[in-house]
Amino acid sequence: MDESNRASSYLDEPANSRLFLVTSKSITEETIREHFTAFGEIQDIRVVKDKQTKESKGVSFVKFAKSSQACTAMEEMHGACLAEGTKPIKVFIAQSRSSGSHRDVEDEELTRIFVMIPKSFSEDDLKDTFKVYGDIEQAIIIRNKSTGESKGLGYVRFHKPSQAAKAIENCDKTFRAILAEPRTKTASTDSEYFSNPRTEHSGNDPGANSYTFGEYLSSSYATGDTWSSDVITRCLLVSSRVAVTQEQIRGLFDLIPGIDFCEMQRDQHGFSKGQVLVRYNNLGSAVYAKEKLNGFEYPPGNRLSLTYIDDGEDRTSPVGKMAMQLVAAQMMSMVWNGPSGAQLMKTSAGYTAAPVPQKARVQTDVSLPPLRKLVASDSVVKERLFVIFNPSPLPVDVLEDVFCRFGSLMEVYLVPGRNVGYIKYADRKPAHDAIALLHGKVINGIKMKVMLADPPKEESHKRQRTY
DNA sequence: CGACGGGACGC
DNA sequence: CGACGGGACGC
Repeated sequence: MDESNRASSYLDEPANSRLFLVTSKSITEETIREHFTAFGEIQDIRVVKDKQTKESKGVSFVKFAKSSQACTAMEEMHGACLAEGTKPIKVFIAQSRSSGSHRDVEDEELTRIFVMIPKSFSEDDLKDTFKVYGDIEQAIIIRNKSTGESKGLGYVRFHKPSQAAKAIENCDKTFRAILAEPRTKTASTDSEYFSNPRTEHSGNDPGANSYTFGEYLSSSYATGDTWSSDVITRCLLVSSRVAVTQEQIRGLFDLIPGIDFCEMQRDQHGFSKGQVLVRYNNLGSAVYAKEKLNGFEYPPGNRLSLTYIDDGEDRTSPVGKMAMQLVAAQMMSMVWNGPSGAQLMKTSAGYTAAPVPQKARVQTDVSLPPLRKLVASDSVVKERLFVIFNPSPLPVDVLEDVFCRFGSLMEVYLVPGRNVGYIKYADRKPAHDAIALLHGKVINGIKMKVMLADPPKEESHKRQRTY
C-alpha cells in the first residue's frame, strides 16, 4: 500500500469516527477546530474547496480518533451556529470513502448493538450489563422460536449513537459487540461468509462417510471408466501444482503396499519439475493407487493428478476380461486381507453399502473406531486438544470424521492462516483416547501432533470465555 | 517448531 | 441543499 492509500484509508478507521459537516461557505478549518476540539482527539480536518476559486463548498470532514468522540460531537453540534450571521451547521457521521453512497447515515443505524452473551442471560441481565453506557431503549435476546431457548445473541438499542459507540468501545471483549445491521433489509448476506455449517454425521451408520469397496468395484467395472482410455502400468506419474516433497508423496503412496520407488523428477539443474514418479511391484496396487489418489487433495486444496506412465520395462499384457479379473482379484484381496494390508478402505470394508456411493474422505493406516455422533454445541467443554498439522491443515469435515470417533466431540476449530487447530470434547476420556491413537499419525498424508491445549489466554476477569 | 473464531431479529 | 484523490474497461 502506498503513502496516499495509507493516508486515505485510515480515515475510515475505526468505523464511524469521521464527521460530515455542512456549513456556510465562510466557515474555516480554524473555526471548526475551535468548536470540535473539546469532543476528542481530532486527527484530520478537511474543508472541501472549489479547485479554481479555492472557495469553500460549505462541506467539511472532521476525523476523530474514536467513534464515540465523533458521535458525541455530532449530537452536541448538529444545528449549532459557529459564527455570527452564519447558518446552523448540519453534522452527520460521514459515509466511508469506499461506500460510494452519499446518503445520510441515520441514528437508526448507529444506536443498536449486536452482542454475544451467555445463554443464561435474561433481557434484564442484558440491560444491567449495558446500562452503564447509556439509557437503553430496548434489549432483546434472540431465542429459538419453539423452545424459547436463548441462542446466546442479543440486541441492545440505546437512545444516542454515542452511547452505542461507547458500549462497543468499552464493553468486555467477550461480548464481541458490533453495530447491528438495520432490521429492515433482509438478514445480512455476509453472515454466510462467517457461518460454518456443521457437517451432518449419521452416528450409528459407520459406512455413511465412505463408499464401499464392493460398490466402487461394481460401478467402475460396469461403466468401464477406470481403464477405458488408459494404458495400465505399474508406474504412475504424480503431478502437483504446489510444491511437495518426495517424502510427502512417498508417505501418501506408501498407504498402498508394494511400492518399488518414489522419485522426484528433476531438471538438469536439480530443480523439481513438480512431478513424482511412483512404481509399484504389482499392477493391482498401481491401479488401486490411481483410483484412490487421482484427484486426491494433497495438501488440501491441491489436487494431485496421476497418470500411468510407460517406464519402458513394464508393458501391460493385453487388456481383456482376464486381466481385469486378475486386477480385480488383487484389489479385493488387498481390502479384505485385514489390518496387515492396505487400510484405505478400512472404514467401509465389512460394512453394508452406503445408499449413495461417496468418495472416502479419510485415508490412513490408523485403525479408527466407528463414527460417533457429535454432541450438542452448547455442552460444557471438558477437554480441549491442540493439533498441529504438517504440512497443512486437514479440512474441518475430515477432522470431524476422525475426531468424533472417540465420543462427545463438540467442535473442530482451525486457526485461520495457521497449521494448527483445536478440538473440543464434552468429556475427558474421548480427548485422551484421541491423543493416544492419533498423536504423530498421518491422515490423508498430513502428519498430526495431537496434545492437550493450554487454557485460553485470560483476557478479562469479568466473564469466562464461552468457547 | 506450533496457539484462539464464531454472529442476526416473525414484514 | 451537501461528499472528499485521479483516472478508467471485467466474470
